Amino acid sequence: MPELPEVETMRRGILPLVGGVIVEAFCPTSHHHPIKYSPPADRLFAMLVGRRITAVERCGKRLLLRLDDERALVIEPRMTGRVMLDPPQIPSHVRLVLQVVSEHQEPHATLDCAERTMIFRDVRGLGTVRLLDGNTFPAELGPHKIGPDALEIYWQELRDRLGHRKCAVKVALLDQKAIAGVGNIYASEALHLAKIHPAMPCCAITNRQWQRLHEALQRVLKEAIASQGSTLSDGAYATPSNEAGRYQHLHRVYQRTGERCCQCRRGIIRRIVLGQRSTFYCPVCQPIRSRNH
DNA sequence: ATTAATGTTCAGAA
DNA sequence: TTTCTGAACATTAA
Repeated sequence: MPELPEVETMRRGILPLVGGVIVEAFCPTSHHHPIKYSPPADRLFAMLVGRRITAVERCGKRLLLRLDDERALVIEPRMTGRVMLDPPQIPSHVRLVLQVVSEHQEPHATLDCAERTMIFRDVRGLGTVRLLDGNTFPAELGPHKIGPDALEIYWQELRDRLGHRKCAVKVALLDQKAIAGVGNIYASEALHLAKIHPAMPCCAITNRQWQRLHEALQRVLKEAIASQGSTLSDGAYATPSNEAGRYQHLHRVYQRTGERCCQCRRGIIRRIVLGQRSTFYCPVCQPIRSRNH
Protein backbone atom coordinates (compact mmCIF):
# COMPACT_ATOMS: atom_id res chain seq x y z
CA MET A 1 0.00 0.00 0.00
CA PRO A 2 2.71 2.45 -0.64
CA GLU A 3 1.06 5.83 -0.98
CA LEU A 4 2.83 9.17 -1.23
CA PRO A 5 4.46 9.11 2.25
CA GLU A 6 5.70 5.54 1.86
CA VAL A 7 7.16 6.19 -1.59
CA GLU A 8 8.76 9.41 -0.34
CA THR A 9 10.36 7.39 2.47
CA MET A 10 11.67 4.93 -0.12
CA ARG A 11 13.08 7.83 -2.13
CA ARG A 12 14.92 9.26 0.84
CA GLY A 13 16.23 5.85 1.82
CA ILE A 14 17.89 5.18 -1.51
CA LEU A 15 19.38 8.66 -1.97
CA PRO A 16 22.86 7.18 -1.25
CA LEU A 17 22.67 5.62 -4.72
CA VAL A 18 22.84 9.03 -6.37
CA GLY A 19 26.12 9.52 -8.19
CA GLY A 20 26.84 5.81 -8.36
CA VAL A 21 27.12 3.66 -11.47
CA ILE A 22 24.98 0.57 -12.06
CA VAL A 23 27.39 -2.33 -12.57
CA GLU A 24 24.83 -5.13 -12.48
CA ALA A 25 21.07 -5.36 -13.02
CA PHE A 26 19.16 -8.61 -12.87
CA CYS A 27 16.26 -10.57 -11.43
CA PRO A 28 17.59 -13.37 -9.19
CA THR A 29 14.66 -15.77 -9.45
CA SER A 30 12.32 -16.81 -12.21
CA HIS A 31 8.74 -16.27 -11.18
CA HIS A 32 5.82 -18.12 -12.59
CA HIS A 33 4.10 -14.77 -12.93
CA PRO A 34 6.72 -12.14 -13.69
CA ILE A 35 5.83 -8.51 -13.12
CA LYS A 36 5.55 -6.08 -15.99
CA TYR A 37 8.91 -4.85 -17.26
CA SER A 38 9.21 -2.33 -20.06
CA PRO A 39 11.15 -2.95 -22.17
CA PRO A 40 11.12 -6.72 -21.49
CA ALA A 41 13.33 -7.82 -18.61
CA ASP A 42 16.52 -8.91 -20.42
CA ARG A 43 16.66 -5.83 -22.62
CA LEU A 44 15.83 -3.55 -19.68
CA PHE A 45 18.59 -4.99 -17.50
CA ALA A 46 21.13 -4.66 -20.30
CA MET A 47 20.21 -1.02 -20.81
CA LEU A 48 20.73 -0.25 -17.12
CA VAL A 49 24.28 -1.55 -16.84
CA GLY A 50 26.89 1.19 -17.05
CA ARG A 51 24.46 4.03 -16.36
CA ARG A 52 25.07 6.55 -13.64
CA ILE A 53 22.18 7.47 -11.33
CA THR A 54 21.91 11.25 -11.39
CA ALA A 55 18.87 11.76 -9.12
CA VAL A 56 16.16 9.95 -7.23
CA GLU A 57 12.74 11.56 -7.42
CA ARG A 58 9.13 10.78 -6.67
CA CYS A 59 5.97 11.60 -8.57
CA GLY A 60 2.76 10.63 -6.83
CA LYS A 61 3.20 7.01 -5.83
CA ARG A 62 6.00 6.36 -8.31
CA LEU A 63 9.71 6.21 -7.68
CA LEU A 64 12.02 7.60 -10.29
CA LEU A 65 15.73 6.97 -10.78
CA ARG A 66 17.12 9.41 -13.31
CA LEU A 67 19.99 8.11 -15.40
CA ASP A 68 22.84 9.85 -17.22
CA ASP A 69 21.44 8.94 -20.64
CA GLU A 70 18.32 11.10 -20.31
CA ARG A 71 16.23 8.14 -19.32
CA ALA A 72 14.51 7.32 -16.05
CA LEU A 73 13.88 4.03 -14.32
CA VAL A 74 10.33 4.27 -13.00
CA ILE A 75 9.24 1.88 -10.27
CA GLU A 76 5.56 1.57 -9.45
CA PRO A 77 5.18 -0.39 -6.19
CA ARG A 78 1.38 -0.59 -6.33
CA MET A 79 0.17 -2.96 -3.60
CA THR A 80 3.16 -4.75 -2.14
CA GLY A 81 6.19 -3.39 -3.94
CA ARG A 82 9.06 -1.98 -1.87
CA VAL A 83 12.74 -1.21 -2.20
CA MET A 84 15.49 -2.34 0.15
CA LEU A 85 19.03 -1.01 0.43
CA ASP A 86 21.80 -3.48 1.28
CA PRO A 87 19.51 -6.20 2.69
CA PRO A 88 21.24 -8.69 5.02
CA GLN A 89 19.73 -11.57 3.03
CA ILE A 90 18.06 -11.66 -0.34
CA PRO A 91 14.37 -12.27 0.43
CA SER A 92 11.76 -13.99 -1.74
CA HIS A 93 9.82 -12.31 -4.53
CA VAL A 94 12.69 -10.08 -5.61
CA ARG A 95 11.95 -8.53 -9.01
CA LEU A 96 15.05 -6.40 -9.56
CA VAL A 97 18.55 -6.23 -8.12
CA LEU A 98 20.77 -3.22 -8.80
CA GLN A 99 24.47 -3.27 -7.87
CA VAL A 100 25.69 0.31 -7.69
CA VAL A 101 29.29 1.44 -7.26
CA SER A 102 30.16 4.89 -5.96
CA GLU A 103 33.67 6.31 -6.06
CA HIS A 104 34.76 8.67 -3.33
CA GLN A 105 37.96 10.56 -4.09
CA GLU A 106 39.84 11.09 -0.85
CA PRO A 107 42.09 14.11 -0.48
CA HIS A 108 45.28 12.02 -0.41
CA ALA A 109 44.74 9.92 -3.49
CA THR A 110 42.95 7.09 -1.73
CA LEU A 111 40.32 5.61 -3.98
CA ASP A 112 37.40 4.24 -2.01
CA CYS A 113 34.79 2.27 -3.89
CA ALA A 114 31.50 1.70 -2.09
CA GLU A 115 29.26 -0.96 -3.53
CA ARG A 116 25.58 -0.90 -2.65
CA THR A 117 22.73 -3.21 -3.47
CA MET A 118 19.22 -2.00 -4.07
CA ILE A 119 16.46 -4.52 -4.58
CA PHE A 120 12.84 -4.14 -5.62
CA ARG A 121 10.70 -6.74 -3.90
CA ASP A 122 7.03 -7.30 -4.72
CA VAL A 123 5.19 -10.24 -3.15
CA ARG A 124 1.94 -9.93 -5.06
CA GLY A 125 3.66 -8.90 -8.23
CA LEU A 126 1.29 -6.15 -9.28
CA GLY A 127 4.08 -3.59 -9.48
CA THR A 128 5.88 -2.45 -12.61
CA VAL A 129 9.40 -1.46 -13.62
CA ARG A 130 9.83 0.74 -16.67
CA LEU A 131 12.64 2.52 -18.44
CA LEU A 132 11.25 5.70 -19.94
CA ASP A 133 12.40 8.79 -21.75
CA GLY A 134 13.38 11.11 -18.91
CA ASN A 135 12.37 14.23 -20.81
CA THR A 136 8.66 13.59 -20.98
CA PHE A 137 8.01 14.59 -17.38
CA PRO A 138 6.42 15.20 -15.06
CA ALA A 139 3.01 13.97 -16.11
CA GLU A 140 3.30 10.96 -18.36
CA LEU A 141 5.36 8.38 -16.53
CA GLY A 142 3.08 5.47 -17.24
CA PRO A 143 0.71 4.72 -20.07
CA HIS A 144 -1.64 7.34 -18.67
CA LYS A 145 -1.05 10.84 -17.48
CA ILE A 146 -1.27 11.37 -13.78
CA GLY A 147 -2.30 14.57 -12.08
CA PRO A 148 -0.12 16.97 -10.08
CA ASP A 149 1.51 15.65 -6.94
CA ALA A 150 -0.62 16.04 -3.82
CA LEU A 151 2.14 17.99 -2.06
CA GLU A 152 2.55 20.44 -4.93
CA ILE A 153 -1.08 21.35 -5.51
CA TYR A 154 -2.88 24.56 -4.50
CA TRP A 155 -6.32 24.39 -2.93
CA GLN A 156 -7.90 26.12 -5.92
CA GLU A 157 -6.42 23.49 -8.20
CA LEU A 158 -7.81 20.74 -6.01
CA ARG A 159 -11.24 22.33 -6.24
CA ASP A 160 -11.00 22.93 -9.98
CA ARG A 161 -9.98 19.34 -10.69
CA LEU A 162 -12.56 17.63 -8.47
CA GLY A 163 -15.23 20.19 -7.73
CA HIS A 164 -17.49 19.51 -10.71
CA ARG A 165 -17.74 15.75 -10.15
CA LYS A 166 -20.76 14.06 -8.71
CA CYS A 167 -18.94 11.13 -7.13
CA ALA A 168 -18.03 10.84 -3.44
CA VAL A 169 -15.10 13.04 -2.51
CA LYS A 170 -13.24 10.06 -1.07
CA VAL A 171 -13.48 8.20 -4.37
CA ALA A 172 -12.30 11.29 -6.26
CA LEU A 173 -9.25 11.69 -4.02
CA LEU A 174 -8.09 8.23 -5.10
CA ASP A 175 -8.16 9.16 -8.80
CA GLN A 176 -4.49 9.51 -9.71
CA LYS A 177 -5.37 11.30 -12.93
CA ALA A 178 -6.90 14.09 -10.86
CA ILE A 179 -4.32 14.26 -8.07
CA ALA A 180 -1.36 11.94 -7.58
CA GLY A 181 -0.22 10.30 -4.37
CA VAL A 182 -3.33 9.89 -2.22
CA GLY A 183 -4.42 6.31 -1.47
CA ASN A 184 -6.95 4.59 0.71
CA ILE A 185 -5.34 5.33 4.08
CA TYR A 186 -4.60 9.02 3.67
CA ALA A 187 -7.89 9.80 1.94
CA SER A 188 -9.82 8.72 5.05
CA GLU A 189 -7.36 10.43 7.38
CA ALA A 190 -7.43 13.76 5.54
CA LEU A 191 -11.23 13.83 5.31
CA HIS A 192 -11.49 13.22 9.03
CA LEU A 193 -9.10 16.05 9.80
CA ALA A 194 -11.03 18.30 7.42
CA LYS A 195 -14.35 17.25 9.01
CA ILE A 196 -15.87 16.26 5.68
CA HIS A 197 -18.00 13.16 5.23
CA PRO A 198 -16.27 10.78 2.78
CA ALA A 199 -19.49 10.20 0.83
CA MET A 200 -20.13 13.88 0.22
CA PRO A 201 -20.43 14.56 -3.52
CA CYS A 202 -17.55 16.69 -4.78
CA CYS A 203 -19.97 19.16 -6.32
CA ALA A 204 -21.57 19.81 -2.91
CA ILE A 205 -18.31 20.88 -1.28
CA THR A 206 -17.82 24.57 -0.53
CA ASN A 207 -14.71 26.65 -1.13
CA ARG A 208 -14.08 26.73 2.57
CA GLN A 209 -14.23 22.97 2.73
CA TRP A 210 -11.84 22.58 -0.21
CA GLN A 211 -9.45 24.83 1.65
CA ARG A 212 -9.79 22.72 4.79
CA LEU A 213 -9.36 19.52 2.83
CA HIS A 214 -6.25 20.83 1.13
CA GLU A 215 -4.73 21.87 4.42
CA ALA A 216 -5.63 18.53 6.01
CA LEU A 217 -4.04 16.65 3.12
CA GLN A 218 -0.80 18.59 3.43
CA ARG A 219 -0.72 18.02 7.16
CA VAL A 220 -1.51 14.31 7.06
CA LEU A 221 0.98 13.59 4.28
CA LYS A 222 3.75 15.54 5.98
CA GLU A 223 3.07 13.93 9.36
CA ALA A 224 3.17 10.52 7.72
CA ILE A 225 6.46 11.26 5.97
CA ALA A 226 7.91 12.36 9.31
CA SER A 227 6.83 8.97 10.72
CA GLN A 228 8.27 7.11 7.72
CA GLY A 229 4.86 5.96 6.54
CA SER A 230 2.36 3.38 7.77
CA THR A 231 3.28 -0.26 8.33
CA LEU A 232 -0.02 -2.14 8.54
CA SER A 233 -0.60 -5.46 10.26
CA ASP A 234 0.33 -7.36 7.10
CA GLY A 235 3.83 -5.90 7.35
CA ALA A 236 4.03 -5.48 3.59
CA TYR A 237 5.68 -2.08 3.82
CA ALA A 238 8.90 -1.04 5.53
CA THR A 239 11.58 1.55 4.86
CA PRO A 240 14.54 0.74 2.58
CA SER A 241 16.61 -0.06 5.68
CA ASN A 242 13.80 -2.40 6.76
CA GLU A 243 12.45 -0.34 9.64
CA ALA A 244 8.71 -0.31 10.24
CA GLY A 245 6.88 2.95 9.63
CA ARG A 246 5.22 4.51 12.69
CA TYR A 247 2.29 6.46 11.31
CA GLN A 248 -0.16 3.60 11.88
CA HIS A 249 -0.03 4.52 15.59
CA LEU A 250 -1.19 8.01 14.68
CA HIS A 251 -4.08 7.01 12.42
CA ARG A 252 -7.19 8.82 13.60
CA VAL A 253 -9.77 6.68 11.79
CA TYR A 254 -8.15 4.17 9.45
CA GLN A 255 -8.84 0.62 10.72
CA ARG A 256 -10.20 2.01 13.98
CA THR A 257 -13.78 0.78 13.57
CA GLY A 258 -15.66 0.83 16.89
CA GLU A 259 -13.11 3.01 18.67
CA ARG A 260 -14.02 6.38 20.12
CA CYS A 261 -13.03 9.33 17.95
CA CYS A 262 -9.87 10.96 19.29
CA GLN A 263 -11.03 14.36 18.08
CA CYS A 264 -14.50 14.80 19.54
CA ARG A 265 -14.34 11.96 22.12
CA ARG A 266 -17.99 11.18 21.35
CA GLY A 267 -18.34 9.59 17.94
CA ILE A 268 -17.60 5.90 17.31
CA ILE A 269 -15.55 5.29 14.19
CA ARG A 270 -17.51 3.64 11.40
CA ARG A 271 -16.43 1.62 8.40
CA ILE A 272 -18.30 1.90 5.11
CA VAL A 273 -17.46 0.80 1.57
CA LEU A 274 -17.02 3.49 -1.08
CA GLY A 275 -15.82 2.62 -4.55
CA GLN A 276 -15.26 -0.97 -3.37
CA ARG A 277 -12.74 0.14 -0.75
CA SER A 278 -12.91 0.38 3.02
CA THR A 279 -13.55 3.89 4.24
CA PHE A 280 -13.40 5.08 7.84
CA TYR A 281 -14.92 8.17 9.42
CA CYS A 282 -16.40 9.68 12.57
CA PRO A 283 -20.16 10.28 12.23
CA VAL A 284 -20.00 13.14 14.73
CA CYS A 285 -17.01 15.05 13.34
CA GLN A 286 -17.96 14.37 9.74
CA PRO A 287 -21.73 14.88 9.36
CA ILE A 288 -23.30 14.31 5.98
CA ARG A 289 -24.88 17.76 6.02
CA SER A 290 -22.44 20.46 6.98
CA ARG A 291 -24.20 22.46 9.63
CA ASN A 292 -22.78 25.84 8.95
CA HIS A 293 -26.02 27.73 9.01
C1' DA B 1 -11.63 -26.86 1.55
C1' DT B 2 -13.52 -22.74 -0.22
C1' DT B 3 -14.28 -18.02 -0.01
C1' DA B 4 -13.64 -13.22 1.12
C1' DA B 5 -10.81 -9.43 1.84
C1' DT B 6 -6.87 -6.64 1.22
C1' DG B 7 -5.41 -1.76 -2.27
C1' DT B 8 -3.60 0.05 -6.87
C1' DT B 9 -3.90 0.50 -11.68
C1' DC B 10 -5.68 -0.50 -16.20
C1' DA B 11 -8.84 -2.16 -19.98
C1' DG B 12 -13.23 -2.00 -21.47
C1' DA B 13 -17.94 -0.76 -21.29
C1' DA B 14 -21.91 2.00 -19.83
C1' DT C 1 -15.92 13.24 -20.12
C1' DT C 2 -17.05 10.52 -16.13
C1' DT C 3 -18.13 6.45 -13.69
C1' DC C 4 -18.39 1.60 -12.96
C1' DT C 5 -16.80 -3.36 -13.13
C1' DG C 6 -13.54 -6.91 -13.27
C1' DA C 7 -8.87 -8.59 -13.71
C1' DA C 8 -4.14 -8.76 -12.37
C1' DC C 9 -1.78 -11.14 -8.08
C1' DA C 10 -0.29 -13.52 -2.96
C1' DT C 11 -1.41 -14.18 1.45
C1' DT C 12 -4.21 -14.57 5.44
C1' DA C 13 -8.48 -14.97 8.03
C1' DA C 14 -12.95 -16.83 8.38
